[in-house]
Amino acid sequence: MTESDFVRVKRSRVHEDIVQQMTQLIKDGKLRPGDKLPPERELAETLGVSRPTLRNALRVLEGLRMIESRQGDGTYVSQANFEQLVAPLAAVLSTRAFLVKDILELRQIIEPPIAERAALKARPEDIEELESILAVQAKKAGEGLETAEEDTRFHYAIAEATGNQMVVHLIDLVMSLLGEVRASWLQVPDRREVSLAGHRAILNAIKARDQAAASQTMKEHIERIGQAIETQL
Amino acid sequence: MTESDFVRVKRSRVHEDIVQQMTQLIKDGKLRPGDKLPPERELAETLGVSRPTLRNALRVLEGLRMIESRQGDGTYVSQANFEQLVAPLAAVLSTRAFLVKDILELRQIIEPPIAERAALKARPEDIEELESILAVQAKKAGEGLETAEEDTRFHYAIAEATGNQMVVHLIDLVMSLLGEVRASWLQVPDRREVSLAGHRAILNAIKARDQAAASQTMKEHIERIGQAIETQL
DNA sequence: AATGGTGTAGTGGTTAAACCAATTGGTATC
DNA sequence: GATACCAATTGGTTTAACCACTACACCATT
Repeated sequence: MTESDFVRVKRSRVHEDIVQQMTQLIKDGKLRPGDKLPPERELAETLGVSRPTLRNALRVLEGLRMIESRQGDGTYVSQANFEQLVAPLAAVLSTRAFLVKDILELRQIIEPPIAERAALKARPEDIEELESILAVQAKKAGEGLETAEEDTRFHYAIAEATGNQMVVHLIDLVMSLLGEVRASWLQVPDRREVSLAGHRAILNAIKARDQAAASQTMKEHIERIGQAIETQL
Repeated sequence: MTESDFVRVKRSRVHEDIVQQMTQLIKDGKLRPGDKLPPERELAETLGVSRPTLRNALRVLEGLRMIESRQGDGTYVSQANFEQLVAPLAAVLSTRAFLVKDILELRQIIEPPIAERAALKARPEDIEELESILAVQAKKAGEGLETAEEDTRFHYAIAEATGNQMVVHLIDLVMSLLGEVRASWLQVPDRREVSLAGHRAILNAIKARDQAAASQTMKEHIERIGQAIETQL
C-alpha cells in the first residue's frame, strides 16, 4: 500500500446535499418545470434542517435558474428556456478575459458551415427575415446610426435559418463572449459599409441556395472582420 | 401618453443587488481570481445588510463558481477554469431533455471543419496523442471492453490539435450535452469497430495533412454514428 | 531538525426566533 | 359583476447564539 491509495476526504455541507437532492429529483422527472415546491418552513422541517440552511440551497438553485421563488406565492421548478439557463454562464464568462483570437478563429471555423447549412435549409420566411434585417441595417448605416444590433440579428437569423436550435444557442453564446469588442468595432462609420456589403453577399448566396458560395462569402466576411478586430486590439 | 408608456416595476432583492455588485467588481478587475474577500461579518457590516442575507448572495455566487468559501479560512474569488465554470450549466442541462437530433446535427456542422483545421495545425505531439488514444481504444475493443472514454478523448484531442482553446471548450460542452446517449451506443460491441474504423480514417487524413479528407472522413463518421443513435431512440 | 500535541483566535456553517414585505384568496359592499 | 378590504400564507430580512473547521503559535518529545 502506498500513499496514493489514500484519497482526500470530501466534507459535505448540508445545503449542498439539498442541492444535490433537488437536482436529482428534477433529473428523475419527479419534479417538473412548473411544479410548486412545498413552502420553505414545511420543506425545512421535512428535510430536518433550519430554514436559513434550506434558503442557502434554494439560492444556489435559483442562481442556476433551476427554480424560481416568488414572495407571497411560493417556489417553483423553473420553466426557463435554454437562453435563460445559459444566461448565468454568459454573465460569469463575461468576467473572464478569454482569448479574442481564439473566439474569432472559432467563428471562422463554425460560421461558414452554418451559412452553408442555412443555404440548404432556409425557408422563404427566413430569407424575408434576413432581407428585412439588412434593410434596417442599410437604413441605419445610411443615417450614420449604430448598427451593432442588426449585425447580431443577421448572424442570429442565419443560425435560425438552419432550423437547428442548438446552432442558434451556440451562435448566441459566441456572440455574447465577443460582447463589446464587435460593438466598438462597428462604431466606426466606414466599417458599417464593410459589414453591410459582407451581409449582402452572404444573403445573395443563401437566396441562390448556393451552399459553396454561402460558405465562402461567410468565410471572407468573418476573416475581414476578425483581422480588423485583431488590429484594433 | 398611453398605457404602454408605463413599464412594470422590477423589485430588487437585497441579495441580488449584492450579487450584481460583486459581479461588477470582478468584471472591472477590482477583484481578481485568488483574491480574498473580507470576512462575512465584516463585509455584511460594510454592505449594511445582515449576515444571512450576505450568505444568500454568496451562495448564488458560489453556485456559479465565481467564488469559493472555505470554512475556517475565508472566501475567495474563484480561480475556476472554463471547465469548472461550465460544470453547473452542464448539470442543469442534464436535467432537461434537449433535442438529440439538433445536437447531432450541430456535430455534423462543426466537427468536419474542426477536423479540417486540425489537419492544418496539428503538431507532432498532437498526432502522437491521437495515435496513442487509438491504440488504447483498439486494445480495449479487442478485449471486449468499453471504449466510451477513448471515443471522447479522441474527439477532444482533435479539438486540442487545432490549438484553439475555445474549440476545445465547445467540443467539451457538446459532448457533455450528448452525455449518456453516446455511451450507451458504444456499449454494443460491433459498434466499437465502427467507431475505431472511423477514427482511423480521420487520423490518417490528419497525419497526411489532407484537410479535405479530414473533413470528409469526419463528416462520414459523425453521420454514421448520428444515424445509428437516432435509430436507437 | 522533525514530528506530534495542545490551545487560541478567527472564519464559515447551522440553528432559532422574530419581524417585514408581497401575494393570494375569500368576503363584503355597491 | 366589479371593486375594495382583510386575513392567511409565503418568501425576504434581521438579530443572536452556537457549532465546526482552519490556521497559526507554542511547547514537548524524539
